[in-house]
This record gives sequence, structure tokens and C-alpha cells, in this order.
Amino acid sequence: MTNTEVPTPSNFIRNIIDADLKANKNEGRVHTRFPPEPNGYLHIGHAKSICLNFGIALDYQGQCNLRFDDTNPHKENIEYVEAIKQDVRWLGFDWEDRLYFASDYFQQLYDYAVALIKKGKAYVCDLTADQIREYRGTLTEPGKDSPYRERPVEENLDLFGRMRAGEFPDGSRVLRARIDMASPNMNMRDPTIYRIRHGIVHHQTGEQWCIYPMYDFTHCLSDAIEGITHSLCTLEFEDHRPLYDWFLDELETPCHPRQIEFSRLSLQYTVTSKRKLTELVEEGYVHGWDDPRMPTIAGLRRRGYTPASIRDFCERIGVTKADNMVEMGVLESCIREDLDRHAPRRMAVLHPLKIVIENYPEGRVEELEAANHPKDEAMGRRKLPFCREIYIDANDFREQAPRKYKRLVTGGEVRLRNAYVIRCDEVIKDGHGEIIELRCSYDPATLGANPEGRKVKGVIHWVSAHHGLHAEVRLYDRLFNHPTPDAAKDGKDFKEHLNPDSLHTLTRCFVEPGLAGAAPGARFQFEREGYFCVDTEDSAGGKLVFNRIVGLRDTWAKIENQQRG
RNA sequence: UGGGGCGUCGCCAAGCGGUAAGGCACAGGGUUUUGAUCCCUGCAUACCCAGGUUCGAAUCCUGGCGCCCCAGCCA
Repeated sequence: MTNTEVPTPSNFIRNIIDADLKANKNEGRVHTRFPPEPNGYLHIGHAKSICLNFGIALDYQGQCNLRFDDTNPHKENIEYVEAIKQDVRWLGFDWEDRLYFASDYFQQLYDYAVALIKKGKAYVCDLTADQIREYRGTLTEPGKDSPYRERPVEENLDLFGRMRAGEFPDGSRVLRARIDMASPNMNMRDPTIYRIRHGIVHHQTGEQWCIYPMYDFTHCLSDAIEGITHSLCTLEFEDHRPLYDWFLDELETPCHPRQIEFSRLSLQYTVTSKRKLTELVEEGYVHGWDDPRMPTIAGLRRRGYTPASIRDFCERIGVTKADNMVEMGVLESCIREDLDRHAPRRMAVLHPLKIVIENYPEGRVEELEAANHPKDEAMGRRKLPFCREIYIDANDFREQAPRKYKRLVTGGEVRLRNAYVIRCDEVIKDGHGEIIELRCSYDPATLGANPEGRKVKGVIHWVSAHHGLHAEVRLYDRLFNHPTPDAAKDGKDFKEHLNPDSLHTLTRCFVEPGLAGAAPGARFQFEREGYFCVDTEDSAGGKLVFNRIVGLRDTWAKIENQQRG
């Protein structure tokens, strides 16, 4: 190993796989799968699972399937399957020709159910949903047997066949596994494995079926059918593992995959629950699944996050069984690291303040040169028009300088990035005392050279008032103002923790002229501000719209806050 | 009061009986025409607590404590 190589991450799942390989299990194969239900968009928590499953397959020269767990047509939708495929692909993973649907196996699953009935290990139950719940018992008391539990095999076979044939209405009967109503594990108390659902057009199987298998029955068998070796899922399925194993032990299947559970990802100041994200979209709290404030893959993509940064994030947070709550700073650090290296630099003024350089000849325009990246010559250089009138950011000027302030102040000097040193001679205000313009003078000897006999500490960015382009800039902040909006322990609904200032739209920004026609999705660093990308939806037809991906680390803001507090 | 898990730095997380990796964050310093980046330096005598085994314990044993999950014909 050379020292530039990144060591492959170590985690308990890889340790288990290593041990299995050493013990010669599965003929040395490693085969995983990512099994989303197409009932919503993927979020950052799914990214963790995708990176884990596909990442392991890659590192162990194995394979990873994409399998849609589509057993509940009531909630599922073809729009979601397309979006999920796009997201997985965008993250950089390839399922090759192994795109599967649990619904591909409906006939096999049905046959397995029949086999179970024949073994006396499943029965048709006529209890209502409410009755089943009553019979199930509680966490501390055992349940009691259904009156239909002793139904003869022949009758079960007949009834199950008629369930499939559509003879019975929704909710009238279910097929149940016959296990143990007194089990301390609720999942083993004769779980339902098939239910009747009429009048639903399944996105894959249409109206072929009116009975649909449940997750516990479907998942383990789908895994076995596909020859999965390691079935990775989240912690809440740990209690289901005995049931996962029970079906595979009772039935004759091609193999018996090993289920391993890891903890889900929680990220501060957001929610990672499909149900809650759906709520935000459907009730209009955000502008859709791809709203740049959403922790969805689609949202992160539109915000400007790169696939590599998300993969890096998933690697940094690790995989364990411990409950965790990851700080946003980790995600932000990942995208900053990627973009610092790869994003070309540009200048953009977000809060324009006009400057007239009085000793600069009227009508004169200079073409100044600037590097596209301070450390990467290969990214080239660009021309910047400079003239008598420019814009700087209003935050870069103060009439009175606070302590440690090193930007432009009345009577003081500052360096214009990639240009000259200027001095502020006069402040022009309107009738309300608002600063509307600055009169300055420049030092012609300071282009690419330090001024004579004095030090100028500050450097600020600018855009030519005559050449700058109008742009809209959207500044995003955290979606919620509570670190754990859905677990605040204050009795409030998570939506009450929504941050009202999560979006600020600046409509009168100026960007350097070279940004004309910037490609949708293109990412830049606006120097001294942050990383921005051209919005893929709204930036078109000459209208420039930029999303702020993340700000630059801001030590000055920290100092200012300390001075204030 | 049933069952299943988890507890190592502010947040993640390695560690698998031989004397606490790493990342983020934070604090200090250096370079810098981005208060960015980059580069140094510091940051758990300590692994939920209490006992025990051992020459030696975050790792093994016993007993506590705390937190999470489970009573869908959802996944």
C-alpha cells in the first residue's frame, strides 16, 4: 500500500464479512442489495445504506442488486421508482443488469405460501384486524390462539386459493404464519403474511393480483431467490430477524442470507423520515422533494452537493449499531473540501453598494486578469473588466470600523481583489441617512503590487457596475431551528420547529460578466462568500439563479459574534 | 413488569486481553491579493457506574444505571 491510498473503512459489518469469507461461507461470494420501497424519495439516510451496500460489493468484488420492495401498491408509485433509480445512479453506483422488484417474485412467493400451508405452518384467519390486535396480547402478556388456527390444511389451501381468485372482500381474511402466540417476540405471534387488496393497479403487476404478501415474508425470500449473502438493514428490524430466519428454515430456498442490522443516520437540524418529508412536501412547507433545503438526494443535488461529497460523508460517519446524531458540520466539511479543490473562483456581489472611483478616467475600461483557482494553474485564468464604477458588498464597508475590522472604512484603504487598492474619500447618503454610494480614489501603482510605504490588510471582492450581470441568489439556512425537531421533548409537532428564515432570496445581485450562460448545475466559489451552483430549474433564458450550497468558513463572523456577546 | 439492542472526547468513530487511531468541532501559531484554502501545535491517565478475574481489562465475568426499538392486514 502506498501512503497516498486511503485505507478502506473498518466497521463491524466488514468484520463479519471477513470472518464469513475466512470460514469459506457462500463459496466466497459477497452479494448485497439495496431494497427501497417506492413510496417516496430517497434521503441522506438512504445514501448511507446505498454507499454501504454498493460500497461493500465493490470492495469485495461482489455484486449489489437494486430491488424495489413493492408489496404495498396502495402507497407506491412508478414516479418514485424512476426517481430512486436516478438518485442511485447519480450517487455513482451501478446495479448493471440486476434491477429487480419483489413483485417479480409474486408467483414464487405464492407457491412458498402454499408450501407453508401444506406443512401446517400457515393458516387462513377470518378474524378482523381489530380482533387480531386483541388476540395478539401485549408486550407483557402472551396472546391467544385464533379460533381459525387449527383449520385443516385442505381447507386452508382452498381458502387461500379463493383469496387469490378474488372471492373475498378486503379485510375479510388474511394468511398467517403459524408460529407461537405466546412468544415474547411480538413478530412471532402468528404474523400476517398475505392480505387482500382489491381495486388497486400495481405499478408493475397491474391487476394480476388481489392478494399481496407482507414485508417479513417477502424480504427474506426475495433475498434468498437473488442469492444475497449479507442482507443489511436498519436496527428496527433486529426483532424481525428470528422471523426472517424462520421462513428460510421452514421453506426450501436456494440459500439462507445473513441479516445484519446497523443504526440509521440522524442528522441535526433536519428530519430523516420519509413520512415527515412527505408531509413537508404535500403540505407545502417546502417547494417539492427537490427543494434545496430538503435532506433528500434530489434536494441535495439541486442544492449543489456533489455525489463524491455525499459518498465521503457516508464514509466519515461510519457504520455501527449505536444510536447517533451527526452534526451538520460534517456534511458541510465534506462539500467544502470537494469544492475547494474543484470549483472555479468567481466574484459576485450579493448586497450591492455602488462605488465611483473619481480619479479613474471616465469611459475607460481595463481588462484585468484573474486566476480561476489560487492553487490550480490548470484551471486557467479569466478577464475581468474594470472601470470607474463598481459594486462592492455593503457588508464590506463601515463608516466606523469595529475592532479588528479590516475592510473598507471612511478614509481607509482596501485591496480590490485581483485589482487596485482604493481609498474611501466620501460617503453619499440619501434623505433617510442611508448610504447609497461611496466616492473613492485608486492607486494606479497597486495592480499586482503592494502599495508604497504602507500596509493594506483587507481584500474585498467587486463587480464592474457597467459589465456586471444581474442575478438572483438564494441563500439557504437550516430547515429547522431545533437540532432534533422530531424529538424535541417539548410536546410540539416537528413542523413547529421549522426555521422561518431557511430561505432568503436576493434578487438584485451582480455577478462578473463571465458567468453569462453558465450551465445549469455548474458550481463556483464566489470568493469570500461561499460555494454556489446554477439552479437547474429556474436559471434559464438569460435569467441567472444561483443556490448557495454552503458558505465559506467564516472566522470573522465568529469574532464579530464574540465581540457582540 | 415481556423481548431485542446500544453505552469510548462536544459530535461521529477505531479498538477484538498488552497499556486509548482518525475525522468533524474547538483553541493557539505560521503562510496568504479569498478573515477561504494550506501548514504546524494542543485537545479522553481515560472508555456509563460498581465489584471481580488477570502480571496486565475499553476489551473477559457479575451486578447495577441510562438510552433506543417492538403490540400495522406499513416497510
